[in-house]
Amino acid sequence: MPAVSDCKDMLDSETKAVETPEDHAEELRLWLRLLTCTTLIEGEVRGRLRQRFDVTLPRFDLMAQLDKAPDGMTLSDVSKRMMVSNGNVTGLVERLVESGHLDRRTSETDRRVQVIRLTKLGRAEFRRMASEHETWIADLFADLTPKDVRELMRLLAKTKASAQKSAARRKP
Amino acid sequence: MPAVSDCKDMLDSETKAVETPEDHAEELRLWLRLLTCTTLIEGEVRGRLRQRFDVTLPRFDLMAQLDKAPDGMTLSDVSKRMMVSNGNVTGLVERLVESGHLDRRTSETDRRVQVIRLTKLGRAEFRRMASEHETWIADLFADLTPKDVRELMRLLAKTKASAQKSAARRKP
DNA sequence: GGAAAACATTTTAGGCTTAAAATAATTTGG
DNA sequence: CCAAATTATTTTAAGCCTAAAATGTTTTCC
Repeated sequence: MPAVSDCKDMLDSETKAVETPEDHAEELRLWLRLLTCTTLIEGEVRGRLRQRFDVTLPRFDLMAQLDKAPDGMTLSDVSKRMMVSNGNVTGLVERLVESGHLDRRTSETDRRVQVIRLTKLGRAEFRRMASEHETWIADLFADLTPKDVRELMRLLAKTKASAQKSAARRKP
Repeated sequence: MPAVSDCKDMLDSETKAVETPEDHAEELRLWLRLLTCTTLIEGEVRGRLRQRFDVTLPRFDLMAQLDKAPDGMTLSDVSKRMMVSNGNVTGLVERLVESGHLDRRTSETDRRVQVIRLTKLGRAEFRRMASEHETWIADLFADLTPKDVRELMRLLAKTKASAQKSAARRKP
């Protein structure tokens, strides 16, 4: 049963709008559940990548970005796509170049820019891992019906848009 | 329109069940979208906590767990709840004890066990941060209707159960 | 043209995170 | 009882990650 004041705003004795301390417990629970799901799946994927291929999740993610860009990407692009800091990408790339998975060169038209690509080895290894990775994801989501998946996609798109709007409000 | 083979298994010319390389692109896209949402919101919350209260997200999360347990928790409990490694909790606790937010003592009935609690200061600071934190979350999810929230809660519960089942299959 | 602003990247300092090994305490099964 | 197994925690080594400052390059705009 609803509590006494179930409305968004109240009118006080002088008929002036008053901010009610609103209850956002549901949104909070939703956020925690979202975080739990992601942490759970991420941990599982991380563990399988390590055990099966001895590779870390961030390296896999970086290679996944590059696999979609045959002509390479700049570090900034990668950083935006992966939603991590520039400095973070610098370090990841360094290690993947060292291990022979990535190729890095300075752009000829703008000497500030570094362009990175998968090497032949990098692409081959990534493809091998990615196909197994896909089956893990399928297994992790196995109990969802196609309708569940569609519905989640829709609601998460809405969530993403809402969060982006909120983030933009903070730093315009 | 569906491709030629839209079924889960095929019967080959000798009427034997054959594994078709299935297409799990939808689940993959769902996973990436889930990850994007979480990363986006997490980054926003992390930034606000830092700017507004000069506190890190993991410290806030740890305090949140303890706020719900007035009698304290063991490190193992905390580690399970937060879904992070034991060693990670050891370090976090160390820093929060140092700063005066946490109280740590060895259990009297089992000398292996460490019990931690919020100090008066820790609880006061957490409550102050938590109430503002709740408004950030509400704002981040502001465009979702109550129905969207309910539906997401339901689908994420299903997702969590599915992932847990899959994780259990791997390491029984 | 050249100073100032903008941009891409790297460096730095500090904190977070994990997996695995080590340590210490308790429980279990002969 | 006590050796072996289990449990809770800490330590270790390596990598990830961020924000902020520093560096080098290009663009803007007077």
